[in-house]
Amino acid sequence: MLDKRLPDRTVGRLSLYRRLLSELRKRGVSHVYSHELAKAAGVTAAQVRRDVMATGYSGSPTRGYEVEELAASIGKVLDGPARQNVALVGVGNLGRAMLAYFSGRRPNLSIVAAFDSDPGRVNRVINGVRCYPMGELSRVVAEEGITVGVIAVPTTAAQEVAAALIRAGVTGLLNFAPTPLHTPPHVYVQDMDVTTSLERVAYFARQSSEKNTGA
Amino acid sequence: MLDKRLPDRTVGRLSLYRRLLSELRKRGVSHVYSHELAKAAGVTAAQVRRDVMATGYSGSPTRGYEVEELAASIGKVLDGPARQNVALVGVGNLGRAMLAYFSGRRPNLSIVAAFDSDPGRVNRVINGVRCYPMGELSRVVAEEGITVGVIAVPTTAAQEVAAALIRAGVTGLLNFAPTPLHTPPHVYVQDMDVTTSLERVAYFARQSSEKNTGA
DNA sequence: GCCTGTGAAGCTATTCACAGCT
DNA sequence: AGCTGTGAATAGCTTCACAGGC
Repeated sequence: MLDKRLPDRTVGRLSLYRRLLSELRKRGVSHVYSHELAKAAGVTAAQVRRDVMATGYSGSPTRGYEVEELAASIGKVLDGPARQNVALVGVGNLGRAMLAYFSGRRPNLSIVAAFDSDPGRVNRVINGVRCYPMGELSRVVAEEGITVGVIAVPTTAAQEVAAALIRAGVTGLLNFAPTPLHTPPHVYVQDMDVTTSLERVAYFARQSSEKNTGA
Repeated sequence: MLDKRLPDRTVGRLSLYRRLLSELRKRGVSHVYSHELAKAAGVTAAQVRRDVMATGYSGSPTRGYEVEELAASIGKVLDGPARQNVALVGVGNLGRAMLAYFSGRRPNLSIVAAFDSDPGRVNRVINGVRCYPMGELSRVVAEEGITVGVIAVPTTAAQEVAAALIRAGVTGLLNFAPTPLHTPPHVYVQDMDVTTSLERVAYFARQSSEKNTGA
């Protein structure tokens, strides 16, 4: 059993490595060294080796990692046995961007249903995904075996939507609303708070300018 | 001088506290205890006290923090003396979501120009923001004194756009493209990688389900 | 020589726990 | 009694540095 829970930073980097490996494979590259992958990912070589270690895969000191095999090893850790279905709530600009972005991506993880409270946006298909009214949420989530929810609704509705998704059986949430969600401990929440991120970037951008000006 | 660089997690949380405080103020609340703010923000009370300490503000043991004053103290740290201008590159669904979201927000930080390579999307105003063709980027960034860039373009264009923004004088980037950017050390980059985030949520959602199933 | 895998060290971030105050 | 501010302890993450292998 190597699937004791990995740290979440590690999981994030593994996801990135896999995409980089897939890129390499397309370009016909068959082997890669930790320092090469590190450079592409913007991390240190030691970090890459630690992360690879966590997947249970071992490379060769002479040839480095086999691109194909490492990608498979990461997949075994990240993907698990069954395919996972995702529900998107909120089909505004952000929600549509998500649909466009994930349509026809990894077969192991796909958005299979969208929901919105606006009657003008429901009962149609966007990027191959059926858009339902909110009232159908618990039924569809249960029927489709959805385990992950993406919250792309206005702040005021976020908590309520989260609660509904959790009640319907979802155990992971990606939250774009700039408000912390109150959720039971068995639910994993990842916040994608654009406001906070932008303020953070502004803060450090300013630090950089000041340093340059001051020196 | 209390403006030695704060850790970036701290900056992120301060941004969140400020929004929560603004909410409290609207509701007429004048004082708040660390444990109350902590609950609202989803962190521990000790964490809140540490973060507040970093701003230089002190509360009272009897009444807690004064909402108004704490918000002001956070502002003094986060906002700096002058207003900061932001450029958005890429006016697809995601870019438009950003424009809608940030139009008329904090006066200290606002998107003042957008850029796109598609001629059909330029030379008009969306949510009060003028949309220019890519060729105008370096001129407008310089003229408007823009220090922060938001990258909302397809993966293939991201690196090139980042380079152009940096050449024009930007020192902070918010990157929505799912690829790491190669940037000089004086530039701060914050990645908002939706692919990675969603895979991470899926991983931990699965862990939760398994734990429940297994127990 | 240059790689990987990894124990140990180093760093950073968070939490504990309590003195001091009202 | 219940709060804040904070030194000290802890936990978590990253990097160092080197043994082992080709």
